[in-house]
Amino acid sequence: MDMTPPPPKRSRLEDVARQAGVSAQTVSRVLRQPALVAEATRLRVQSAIDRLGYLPDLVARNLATSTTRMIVAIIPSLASSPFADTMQALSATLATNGYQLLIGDSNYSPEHEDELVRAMLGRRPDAIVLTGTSRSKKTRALLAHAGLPVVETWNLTANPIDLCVGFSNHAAGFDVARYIFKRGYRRVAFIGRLRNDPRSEDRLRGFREGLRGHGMSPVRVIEVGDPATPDVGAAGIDELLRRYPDADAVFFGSDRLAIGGLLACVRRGIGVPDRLAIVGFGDFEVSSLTVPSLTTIAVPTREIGSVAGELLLARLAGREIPERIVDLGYRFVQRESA
Amino acid sequence: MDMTPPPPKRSRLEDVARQAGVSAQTVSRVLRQPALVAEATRLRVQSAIDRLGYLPDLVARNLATSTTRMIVAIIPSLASSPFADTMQALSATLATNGYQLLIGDSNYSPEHEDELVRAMLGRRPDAIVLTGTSRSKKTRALLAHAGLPVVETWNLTANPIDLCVGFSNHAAGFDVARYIFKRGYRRVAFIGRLRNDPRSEDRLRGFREGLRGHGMSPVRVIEVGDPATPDVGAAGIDELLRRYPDADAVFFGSDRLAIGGLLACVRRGIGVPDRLAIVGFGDFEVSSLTVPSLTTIAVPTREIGSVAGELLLARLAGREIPERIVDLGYRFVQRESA
DNA sequence: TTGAAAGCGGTACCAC
DNA sequence: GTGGTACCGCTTTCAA
Repeated sequence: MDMTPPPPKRSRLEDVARQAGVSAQTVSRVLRQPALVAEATRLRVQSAIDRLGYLPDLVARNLATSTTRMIVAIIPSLASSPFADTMQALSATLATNGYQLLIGDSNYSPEHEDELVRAMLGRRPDAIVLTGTSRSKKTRALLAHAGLPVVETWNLTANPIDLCVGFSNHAAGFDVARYIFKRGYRRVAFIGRLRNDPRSEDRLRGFREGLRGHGMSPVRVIEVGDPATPDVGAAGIDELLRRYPDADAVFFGSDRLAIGGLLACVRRGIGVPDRLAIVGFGDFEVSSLTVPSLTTIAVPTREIGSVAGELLLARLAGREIPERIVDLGYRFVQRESA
Repeated sequence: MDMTPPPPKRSRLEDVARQAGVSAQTVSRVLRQPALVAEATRLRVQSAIDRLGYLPDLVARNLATSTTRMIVAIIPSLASSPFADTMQALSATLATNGYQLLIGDSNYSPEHEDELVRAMLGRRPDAIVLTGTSRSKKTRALLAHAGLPVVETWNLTANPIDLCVGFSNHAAGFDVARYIFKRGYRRVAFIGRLRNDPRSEDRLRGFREGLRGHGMSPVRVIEVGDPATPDVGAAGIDELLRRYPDADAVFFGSDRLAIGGLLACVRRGIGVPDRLAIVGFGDFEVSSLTVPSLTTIAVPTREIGSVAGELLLARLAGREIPERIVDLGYRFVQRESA
């Protein structure tokens, strides 16, 4: 005996039509342009819809209209990351116009990003949002010819694929160097990710340039591995003190690391900023609350998402876009740690 | 003059077929069951695919196969939240089998969750993942009759809609009460969200029961508002000291709040745990690193995601599921703050 | 091993 | 204001 219950059999437009004694076309109209349907018919159809619990099949609609109201976003990491904040803002902005967000997590891998873009493009999103501006030529070409709006975020570039909203990581790193110099520190280190994190690399590049501009000695670099968690930052401090005991200031590639490093110093009785000054990047939630509080660069995480969303909404509504490249800037936040 | 370039016109199966001199059917086979196609034909088709940069239209495929390889997940918040960790693990697990994750952010609003579920269901996902177990009767019924696997997460319930993976927030709260009692604290407070956060409520309920079981005085409750950020936790401490200066221990509804509260105490010179003991919930990344470190409950954020993903993969592959309710437990982490 | 034809569940366009 | 009909791009079934 077959015990599986008969499949619930979703009702279709035609089922509703039959129930209401009208054509499928009219039901479709009730759903999309109710104003064009006579009051009486509309009510009859509506009640049939309710009775049957009819839920339009968006897959079919998408095929027919060749539009999906779905936006794809690809980010390096979803968990404990500022990108999640950007996604929330993006999602909220898009939701105001009925667009939904399909997120792909590339796990900081360029190859994986390439695959994701291909796979996602097959879903025919109405637009795509990417993180960063460095990607393979193939993917770039694919996107350029895909015929949909593309927003690159979190970085700036002179020639984006299409749209671009972010800030200059390079300039931020440069500013940190200048600040550190002004404060009198001279034996400077950098702790952060490099491989597979182009934005962190940019910061270091800017930082290096800044130091060089002030005639300072080359930066002492400690590269850390994949999940750049606070305890990795703490370990970074230990390595720094071992390899470069003379260092008097350190710039962390992200606050996530910096907070760990800062707390490790507190724990070990290393005076911050007297013995070692610390500058972070990102201005995380706790960065203003630690003792000492963390000097850092605040970046417009949420704003990147909302502005990217607005650009897309404009573009998708056929409105003109004033500027294809939006620099949202960053803010130097001086606190106690440096 | 019309300056808009002619639409790039994506190539379709038929275009590839024509290029390769075969039928559309054969091209489809090359893509889905290459083994059934003669070597020579296959190569010819493949090169046509490459030449044309053909990317299969998944919307059309989805309509034809009535399966989308898309899983919908609805969470209360995407940003700076443990749910993002769950999503990352879920996404990674599903990706191993070519499923993608469509995330909806309900912003902790039950009404918004209802809407989201309806909207998302229209996209015909192959399964749906929800956060928590409390929802409107209507939505529950809708999901129960939708004919797709449903996983409720982050909580346990005796009668899930379908599948359920999480832990008992209530039991965790209860354990915290017992611990606090054992450590000799007697004037106990709770600071956390209540409205629109059923899990936090559960914790408080369990906490209350635990305290009552030990004959302790009613808990001093300070409810905080929507984004439960660290600085809200810090403000909570101030309010606590003002309203209940006699309090000797406080249980925070989440580590995000607790870290803020803890650092506020450090900043103000309030001895932790001597003057005020602090217990958090969630074991965030920095919780082990603060000075003093935070005593808390570690919850299986990522595991919830991976287990939910595996349950779904099993179900979608038609495999039997041993247990519909999976209790992943939690772990009491004793540190320095209490 | 390959191809022709009929869907999948909607929408667009054009009559009535 | 309403209905008929040809698609949207792919898969499925059945023949050849």
